[in-house]
Amino acid sequence: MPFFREKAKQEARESQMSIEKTYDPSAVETRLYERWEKSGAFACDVHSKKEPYCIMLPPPNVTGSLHMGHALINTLQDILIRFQRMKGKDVLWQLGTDHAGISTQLVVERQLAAQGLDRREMGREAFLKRVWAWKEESGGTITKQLRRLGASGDWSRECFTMDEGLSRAVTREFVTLYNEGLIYKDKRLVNWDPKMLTAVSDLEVESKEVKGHLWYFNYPIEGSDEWITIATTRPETMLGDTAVAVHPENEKLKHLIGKQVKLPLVGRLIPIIGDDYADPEKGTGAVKITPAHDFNDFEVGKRHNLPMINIFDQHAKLNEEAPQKYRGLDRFVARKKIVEDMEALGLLDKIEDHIHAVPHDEKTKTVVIEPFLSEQWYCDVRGMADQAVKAVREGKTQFVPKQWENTFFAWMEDIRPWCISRQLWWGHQIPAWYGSDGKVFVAESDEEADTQAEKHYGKKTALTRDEDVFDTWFSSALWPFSTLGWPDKTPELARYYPTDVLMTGFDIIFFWVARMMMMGLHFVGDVPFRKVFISALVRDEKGQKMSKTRGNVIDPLDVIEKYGCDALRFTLANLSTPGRDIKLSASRIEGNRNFVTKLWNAARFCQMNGCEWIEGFDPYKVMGDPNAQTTNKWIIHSLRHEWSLITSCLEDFRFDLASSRMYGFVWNIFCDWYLELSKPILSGDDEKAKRETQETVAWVLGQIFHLLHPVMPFVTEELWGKFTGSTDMLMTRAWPDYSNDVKDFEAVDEIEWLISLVNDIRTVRAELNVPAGAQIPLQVKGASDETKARFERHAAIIARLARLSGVTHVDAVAKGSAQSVLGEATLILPLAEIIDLDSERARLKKEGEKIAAEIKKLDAKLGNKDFIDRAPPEIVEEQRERRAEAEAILARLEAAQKNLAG
RNA sequence: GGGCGCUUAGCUCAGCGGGAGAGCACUUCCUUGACAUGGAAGGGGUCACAGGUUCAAUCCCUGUAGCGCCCA
Repeated sequence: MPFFREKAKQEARESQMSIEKTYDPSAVETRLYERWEKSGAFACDVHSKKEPYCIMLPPPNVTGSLHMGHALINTLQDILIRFQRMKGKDVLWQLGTDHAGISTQLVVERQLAAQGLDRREMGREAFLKRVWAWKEESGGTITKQLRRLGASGDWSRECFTMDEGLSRAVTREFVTLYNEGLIYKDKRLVNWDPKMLTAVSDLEVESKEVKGHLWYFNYPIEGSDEWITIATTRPETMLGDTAVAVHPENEKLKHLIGKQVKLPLVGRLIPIIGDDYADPEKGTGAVKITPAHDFNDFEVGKRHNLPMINIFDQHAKLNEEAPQKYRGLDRFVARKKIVEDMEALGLLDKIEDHIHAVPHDEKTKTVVIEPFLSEQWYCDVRGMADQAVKAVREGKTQFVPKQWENTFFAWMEDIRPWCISRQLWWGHQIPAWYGSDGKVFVAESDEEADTQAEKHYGKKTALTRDEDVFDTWFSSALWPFSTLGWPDKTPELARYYPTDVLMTGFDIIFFWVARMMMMGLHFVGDVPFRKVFISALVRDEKGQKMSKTRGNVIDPLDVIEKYGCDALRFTLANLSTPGRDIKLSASRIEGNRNFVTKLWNAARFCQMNGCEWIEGFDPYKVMGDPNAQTTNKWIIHSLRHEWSLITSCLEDFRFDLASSRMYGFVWNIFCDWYLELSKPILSGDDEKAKRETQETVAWVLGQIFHLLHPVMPFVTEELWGKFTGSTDMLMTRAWPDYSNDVKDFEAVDEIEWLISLVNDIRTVRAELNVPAGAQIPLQVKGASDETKARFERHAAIIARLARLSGVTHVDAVAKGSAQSVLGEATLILPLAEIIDLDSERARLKKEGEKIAAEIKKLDAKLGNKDFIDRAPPEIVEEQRERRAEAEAILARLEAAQKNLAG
């Protein structure tokens, strides 16, 4: 009994260790993620002696879900995080979510609407309770998804922008800026969302080309029979006109300046003014001026001291400033009515079709945003913007790719005061209180405001708090330091700020990056990040933007389910060429899933062949051993080379190049050649060579796991465990460092020769339709002693890979043989019996033509005196060598043709 | 209108001042003891167009065209 029990135990152990035939990503991914997270390996260590490395996750909307753009940006961040962690840094990937004022409120309002409820009827408190409930309910979605993606961030430090600490930071921000005179209240035109009933910033407005009309109205000139014709895209706003403008140098119209027109439908007398804004080339040369409903007109109005007549209420319905018959009408209903009425009065000159840009809300893209006169809080960011520009110009923060700096500069240099108040309920309520006389008290708390008021009024006074909340970006602007504990002077802030890299999409350079730069410099005194990496936009395979309305959204989780997380991560990394959008196609992901499978099977092969990982294996010993296998020296040399390239690609954010190199190395070097070359040794009798090869194979495979881990964390971790039996986690192991520069160009030469040899023979065989299974003899003519030695050393490999029955060195070529040229030697396949002479002739002819063309090109170059005189000598020499080689090959190809001709 | 980017194999894209590359797709062959999610071989490109710089341009410069994005 004990014996069987022992045996069963041992078998169990073995099956747990051994690599199964197929890889099941979803089971493995979930298990490994839990293991990583439980181990505490994601957490930073503020007391660590290691160098810190920090990335702030751009906080996704708390109630949102992961889309492909998130998948991309978070994959790239995780690659850097894992890479730097392995490189021995104390890594902090700060995670968290954003309350996303408008979006979240919009979602909840819609939910309410579906139940026939309205937030106004519920009241602020009940509504907010509802939003918090929704946040609790859906807030976990995105974080679960991040986990599914393999994100190795520090969950223990997860933040939410409306957490107490972060809220305190926002209050401090506002109060400080207010006390510095950088925040003020002002009544001016804002972009108004008449559906959400809030101001929005310029950035939150999206222009859409809309087919509309240009209406030409005749405005009668007072005291004459004449009229002046104006063109407008918004007839309804005429009710708020307070002037008509013409260009002061407009020859045809300038005589009218100073006269008045009687505004139709209203009867108000308004002046005709001269202003450059009226372009004589555009429309009729005369424009109506409606200062309260157009940003340009607002400026004209200010220049000419025109009254501002606001004809809309907050729903963009006509108010009591409009004539009785229009009051209460929606702006678009009023538009129609006014056009009809103007026509009835005979004042409608004509209507033209007109395509023009109409501002829409950027969330739903359905509501037309209205320029609307209202009182809002503004932040004067001019000075801070200058500081931010200066920091970037000085290279304190660098954009990658660099061209985005221009975008940043362009916007910063043209920056306008930032409207920071929103008429929403979900968000940070503005810490401003008003006395009954309207006096403002800005303070960090109720109590402080009361104290201020008491001081001011000389007695306790009841205050009312401002109902508005801040623009969401007013709080996210603090993210790089509010998450680290600011305004307190925490050890985290001291250690991780400035952060190393910020990764984000170009679409929020203005919204977010610019504002973090400004606030970081202003409040912490240094840039918030050293590098800003701007990622590509993920499109569908036709190059269209993914959007719900188009229905072309690829859900990253579906992809992960189908192909595994590593395949998706690898694909995203591989496609992210700087400065180019990503067109994501299923075939690409599938191809990379196959890569994962390839790696899996390669590891399985290695394990089946007794290649056991030896901790502490010393590759330099193999390199220094004159009797070591050339294949092993070659692969060690190649791996070291690959390591240095992959490392520098990752350091340069070239995820595309890094992943391509990984793919090429694993598949085309390691699997296609190294493992194939190793097979005869692994199954041979030379115990020393076998052991050395087993060890080297295992070592190289282990290094591959390390190098691939940042991009493909799951399959590498799983294989690491299964292959090495190690209880260490790969994710916390050190990134390889082969600072000892091992090189062996002789081994490289030899293996490259070997590969060419096998390729040449395979080509001849395939083109001459030699049956794949047939073992044929090879004769070699003109081989040097070195080449002969190589044939000797690799006899088994050559026979196996080229399917040869044997190799002999000869002095003459048998009639009717197929021939190929390799270096100084001629390869002869005496196949007179089986080959098709015509196809061999055709093959040789084609080869010859190729070479001849090359010689011709080289001759032209070398015959050019300027080239000889002016090109660098080594280039000239290189071309000469190339020509000599080509010449030799051509000669032997011609000999082969002759031999065939018989 | 201003700015930026792109144009390389059928498709998606690397690359780069001196020999045109990958993946996918395609054709032919192969179930050879890791892998058919695989192996082997092959076809396929005036590197958008026109000028310029250079001994040499797919690459640098200028212009043109087409496409895309951002801003107004």
